[in-house]
Amino acid sequence: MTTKGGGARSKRSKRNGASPQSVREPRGEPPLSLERIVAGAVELLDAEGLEGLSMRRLADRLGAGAMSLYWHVANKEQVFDLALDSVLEYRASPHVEPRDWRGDVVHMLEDWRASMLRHPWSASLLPRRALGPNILARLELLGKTLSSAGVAQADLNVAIWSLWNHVMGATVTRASFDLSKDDQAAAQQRLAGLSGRYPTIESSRLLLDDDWDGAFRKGLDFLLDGLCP
Amino acid sequence: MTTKGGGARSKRSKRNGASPQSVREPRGEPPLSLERIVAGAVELLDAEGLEGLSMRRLADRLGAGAMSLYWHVANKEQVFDLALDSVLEYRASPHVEPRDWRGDVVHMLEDWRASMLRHPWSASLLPRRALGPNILARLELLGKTLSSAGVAQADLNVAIWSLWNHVMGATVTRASFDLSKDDQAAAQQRLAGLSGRYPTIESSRLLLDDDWDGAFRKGLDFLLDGLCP
DNA sequence: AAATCGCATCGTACAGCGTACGAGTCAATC
DNA sequence: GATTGACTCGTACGCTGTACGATGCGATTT
Repeated sequence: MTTKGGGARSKRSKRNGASPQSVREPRGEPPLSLERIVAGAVELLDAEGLEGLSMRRLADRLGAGAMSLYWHVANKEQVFDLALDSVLEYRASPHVEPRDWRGDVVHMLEDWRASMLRHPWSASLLPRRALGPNILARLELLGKTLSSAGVAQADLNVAIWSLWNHVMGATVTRASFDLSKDDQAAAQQRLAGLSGRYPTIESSRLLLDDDWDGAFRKGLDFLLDGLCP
Repeated sequence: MTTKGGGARSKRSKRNGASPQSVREPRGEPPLSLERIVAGAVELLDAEGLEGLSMRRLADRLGAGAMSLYWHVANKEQVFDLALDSVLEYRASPHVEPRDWRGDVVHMLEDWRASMLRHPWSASLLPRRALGPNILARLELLGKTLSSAGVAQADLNVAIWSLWNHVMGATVTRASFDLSKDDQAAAQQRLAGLSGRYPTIESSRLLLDDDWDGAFRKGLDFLLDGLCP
């Protein structure tokens, strides 16, 4: 084992509901916990971005000392992994009778993409080999749906993999692309600076005002057409 | 302007061929240059990974002081951006007569993916808004080929975007997935630890022995079928 | 020959980082 | 009362990116 695996050496606190507050936190700060750490990390990432998250700042925000975090968490990498996975939770809409499988798949994948775009830092955390339970649950659901829709076992991996690629690529590309309106002027200027070296891109206005959502949906449809004929 | 833009405040050295060596480097180290910095960065990244690149270590490798780098480069971020783009250079095979456009597209995109997989750190650098000349050149080539293949102007952006997504997703996913044979045993163990909570994934052996290349190609074909009917 | 100027290099210093280590505090148990 | 285990945290170490200013150099101007 290479430092990955179960969180630090803790076993989750056992003190349920008993003491109204301990003496440790004189100003009513609740005790540290994995949940609070992850939630705080997400807040901090949302507010300050990737660079804004440091163990010291996270601990400050939680009213704790920096080293206290390390009881609940092995290292900073694990905080990132947990934050990413926590943002990818998925609650399937509870449908009694099975809707059309294709609608389910599209819904889940669009929700996936939306969840990541809601937290722009998440795209930067993707290229690490961290498969948290929520990511695995989404893949499981995807596989199950496709399988019950009649995709052959032999083609299942290709299907899952291609669809996942599409979602990942769409979020990563958009993160690297989208100028989110705050510096659209800068983009204009940048393109102008290229002045004719990339005529096709310029004339297609690829970098400027794209219908990202529509393109995502369209590519998804083509993939599904091909994968599940 | 927000610290992005043209490299630092240098204008590239003017001394062409004249002096055989200056007095500054008594042991024959060639002078610093953007090219040498970028090449050194790629070497260091290949050898030590993302975390292994620091300005001090890079300067050491080049036989220079750390702060000397900052004459040629604005900051560390720019080093990353330049390293990524430098790895994505593409030389189209010189074909006199136009081959089939689809073969050209597939070749270019497979080369793109291969280039990134050859430098595993590159996937982690994707989710930043850095569109270097080589990336733009690839997009330009892609757009031009599709356009000359008859893709309507209105559909061009969707096509470029979907194909790009596919490549990005494939490299990012693989980077986060592939256990590159060094710890395949760890993967077995990891999956065993999940013990039945993700039956579809387990039975499909999705995480273990996949035909990544074939899946990439298959998804690409589906996309091209749909995009360019 | 002397002064000036731009390019380029680099030593020092600072604030911040992740985290190893060990001492500390508390509640529950024996 | 003593012990144990869960949990917190102060200090310290080595490392980071880079701001600042001093220095050297070749070429140009005076």
